[in-house]
Amino acid sequence: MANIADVAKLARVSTATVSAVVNGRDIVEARTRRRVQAAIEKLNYQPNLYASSLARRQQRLLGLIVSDIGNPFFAEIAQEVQREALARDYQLAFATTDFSAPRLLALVRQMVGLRVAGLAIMTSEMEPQVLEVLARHRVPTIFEDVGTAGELVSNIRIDYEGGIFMAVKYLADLGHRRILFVRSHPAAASERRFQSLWRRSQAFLAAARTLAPAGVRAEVVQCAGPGPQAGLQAAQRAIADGLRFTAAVAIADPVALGLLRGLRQAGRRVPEDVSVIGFDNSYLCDFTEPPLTSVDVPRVALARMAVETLIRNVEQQEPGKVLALPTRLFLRESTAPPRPRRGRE
Amino acid sequence: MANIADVAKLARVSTATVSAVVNGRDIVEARTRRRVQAAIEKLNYQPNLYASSLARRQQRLLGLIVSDIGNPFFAEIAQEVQREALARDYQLAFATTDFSAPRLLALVRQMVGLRVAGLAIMTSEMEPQVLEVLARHRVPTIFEDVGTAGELVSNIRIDYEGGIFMAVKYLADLGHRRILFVRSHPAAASERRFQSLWRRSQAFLAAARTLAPAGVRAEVVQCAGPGPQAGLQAAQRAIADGLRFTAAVAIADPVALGLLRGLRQAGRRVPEDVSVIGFDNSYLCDFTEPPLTSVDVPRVALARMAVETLIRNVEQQEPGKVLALPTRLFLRESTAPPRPRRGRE
DNA sequence: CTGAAAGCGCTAACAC
DNA sequence: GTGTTAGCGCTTTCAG
Repeated sequence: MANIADVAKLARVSTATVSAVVNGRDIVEARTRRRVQAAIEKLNYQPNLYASSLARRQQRLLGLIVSDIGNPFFAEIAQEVQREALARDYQLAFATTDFSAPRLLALVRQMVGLRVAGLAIMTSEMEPQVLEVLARHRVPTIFEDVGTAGELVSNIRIDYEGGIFMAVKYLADLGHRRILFVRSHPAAASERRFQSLWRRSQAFLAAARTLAPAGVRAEVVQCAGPGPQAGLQAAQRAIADGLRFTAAVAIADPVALGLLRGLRQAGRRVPEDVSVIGFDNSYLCDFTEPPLTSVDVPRVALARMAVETLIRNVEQQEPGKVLALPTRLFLRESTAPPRPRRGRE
Repeated sequence: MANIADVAKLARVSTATVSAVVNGRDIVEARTRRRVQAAIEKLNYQPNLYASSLARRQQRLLGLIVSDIGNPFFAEIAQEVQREALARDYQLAFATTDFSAPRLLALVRQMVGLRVAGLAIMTSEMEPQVLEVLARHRVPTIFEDVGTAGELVSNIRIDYEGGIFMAVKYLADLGHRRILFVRSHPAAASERRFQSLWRRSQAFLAAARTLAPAGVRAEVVQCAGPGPQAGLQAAQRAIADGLRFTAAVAIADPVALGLLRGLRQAGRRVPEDVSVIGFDNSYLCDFTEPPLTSVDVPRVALARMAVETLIRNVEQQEPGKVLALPTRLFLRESTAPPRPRRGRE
């Protein structure tokens, strides 16, 4: 494969000139440039990115690690981060952990090896060593939730607590007293490492506790996995176990999807018999039956904030920050007051 | 940032030894190895991937380009390709075109610059220059649909025609005569470049023609975009325009989602008033209301096939192939015989 | 405006 | 086993 020297020879110039042409530095005479371009064309020259990355010291490269792009929430974020990065003329190296903490660590190492200028980590799982590696290599990083801000580490803290509280409060105000929380990932729900899921669970329990004086009672089911399948199973289990509830909050929208189906299978209508609230307000919510009330996490803002903060961190050496991102309850048609009790079995 | 020479100096060995240790070649005495590892630890040495990639000639790196990971279909494929590649000890460079043909070309160039060993391109859009670039640089490539097999180019041809025909035939057999096809991307539907969408459209028209003697009549609506929003608008338009149909086939599942909502908004029940068939059989299909009959494209098989073929292409210098991937109709509850005519306005 | 040449950090012969 | 060293292909002073 042709290299810069070949091009230089053919164009009868030096490699420096070729380099200048390739990188669009306009310090080359038009005629020379044309000769070089002709040579490039003829030889199908395509610069070796490794060589050029090696030679330039600094990278306009950001990294993004997410848990799972199967989840539309992460997919949308990834998309938005990519757009934002490209708009600011940064490349994006993208990777997926599949919820594996060891893989997260490996990926972080890899990103360090790629000498990313900054790294955004938006995963459910976490691994203490990650912080160590990042600190050692002084890589500006922004976490969603799972980090703690430091000199080079920013953390976007999403107000799950607020969102969940609003959801539970809203249900309570509608008159619901027995509220089911559907959480996935048994490991996640109990292990601290899966912070975002853990916090949602805790927030639910806290909200229920706060509203206990008003008569609110919490029920919880959990089952494996983050997807609709898991939600469905959870619903089936809840019903089989005879849990009583007139409303349910799902830990994530895909889980809510499964929940909706499970309820329908069991002959419970939504929202007449059971109100349902999801979490994430993903694009699906408008297209479920009925449309799903959901706690909105502002994804676009999140992506923008992440990229902006990271770049400011990198370019202006700004120290890490804690950023707060509000959530809000997005009402649709899956929530309603409970039916009056009479006539209920 | 510490480099290999620093480590070597500290460990009092040569860089070659450090390199051997880092890469796990077991030609190093245990004691030496430990010294080296200690030095690595102390200096937080993390090999520069560009330097090592530059020095090693051959890359265990595959590229994957898709249109849009917002679409769960692509997301699942990306996931599966990644898994498969990692399982075979290849890295994966992943990128997204956002349906932009120029961006596809740029990404292909970038992948060439990364010296990927092979490239999988699974996009709706295409750009003639891409083939030229790939051929010039002799990059083994596998396309989904949009390619034509050649020495280094494989093409996985998904049997859209068969799937669509089965869908239409099935509806006809149920007794439907007026069938609506919802296609998105007006550009896509008419421009050849968006092959996969184009072929689906053509296949529908062909199927309708074939079944015309049986009385089948085709209607078509189209609107902008690949998502549920687009499907919803299309449904609204179809109804506003007074198109008559007792069944509808959507060009992709997300579009079907929107279609379902549009029909419901208009007071048409599914499947009683209108049968609906989606395309892709994505995981959503089990969780729509009602569950969506859909043409299944075997994603896992597709991903495996892509990676396998590519690797065989790369490692065994096997020539490009045309691979066929069957589709099948996955029946769920969104399809039923049309209601008897009487009582219809 | 252009060229010569010194790296960037790592790998892989090849020698010891 | 371990060290020496010549590249890998590009960028970037610094002269001219």
